[in-house]
Amino acid sequence: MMVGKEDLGLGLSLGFPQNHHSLHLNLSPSLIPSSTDSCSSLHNSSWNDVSAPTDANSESLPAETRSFLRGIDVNSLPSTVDFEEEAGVSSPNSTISSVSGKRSEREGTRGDEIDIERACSRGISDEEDGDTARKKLRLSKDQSAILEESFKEHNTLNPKQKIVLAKQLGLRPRQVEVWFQNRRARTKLKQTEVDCELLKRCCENLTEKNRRLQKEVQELRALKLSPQFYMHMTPPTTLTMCPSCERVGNASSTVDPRSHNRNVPINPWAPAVTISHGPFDALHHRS
DNA sequence: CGCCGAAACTAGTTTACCTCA
DNA sequence: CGTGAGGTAAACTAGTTTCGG
Repeated sequence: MMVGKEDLGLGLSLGFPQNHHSLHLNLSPSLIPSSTDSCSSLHNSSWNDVSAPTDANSESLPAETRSFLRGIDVNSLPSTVDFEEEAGVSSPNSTISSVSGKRSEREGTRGDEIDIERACSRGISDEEDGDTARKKLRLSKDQSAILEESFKEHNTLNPKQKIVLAKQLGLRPRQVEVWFQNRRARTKLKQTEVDCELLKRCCENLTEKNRRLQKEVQELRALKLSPQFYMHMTPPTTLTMCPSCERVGNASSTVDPRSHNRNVPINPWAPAVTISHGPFDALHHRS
């Protein structure tokens, strides 16, 4: 069953600037106990493990042959083997790292477990029993919904949660794990798009602000070249004159009263114009 | 403190399936 | 109705990080 983007709940905390960091609130891998759980270690390593020897063969085989062989692997063992195998049987020492060079040591003793893993690769729901071609499992709407709910609670799973969820959904823990990996990737991609859009807006606002300031500078320069008009003109745009000290400042800012008694030369063009900094100023300024 | 192995993770890719012109 | 293009999601691979012994 096809699950549309809208069904993925990608907008769960992807709103806009206010929510900008909310996505990360649930990102607490450090809170998740590191696992010595044999289940996760088994399923985690098994596929990488299997792929190593078969890849060597498959490189020299045509795609159809590879597909055929995979189909045989998937379907040649009883589908009744479920993830209980991975859930409780293996020992911590049976885990295999993805780090290269460590596999061969365990290949001999792990062969059977690998076959079991491969037998499980199609998942527990065997709608297409008898189909020799390896087919990709499409999760049902219910399965996706449950996974989404779980993802909302925590976007990472500890091994226990993974197994429970897999059992609940009738999937292998590995499938749940992959789903969460892909889901995190989608979330990150979505967040990146949001960030990109936000930066684009900031850039546009800053460009506009820059344009206005340039225009203001031009006005001020024109005034400077026409001193005979100087006293009769109101200061351009946002600049205002302090009546007591005749300093020019931003309309929104107040002139420091401590400077009122100083003998300050009238120089409205110099430093009193303050420019706000930061990209977000541009968003809120000049409404 | 550095090293090693295991586990979990990310980024990128492949593959199967679906929709639509 | 068949087909190819394009999109999406499931699954995979390689490399990195983290953590405990």
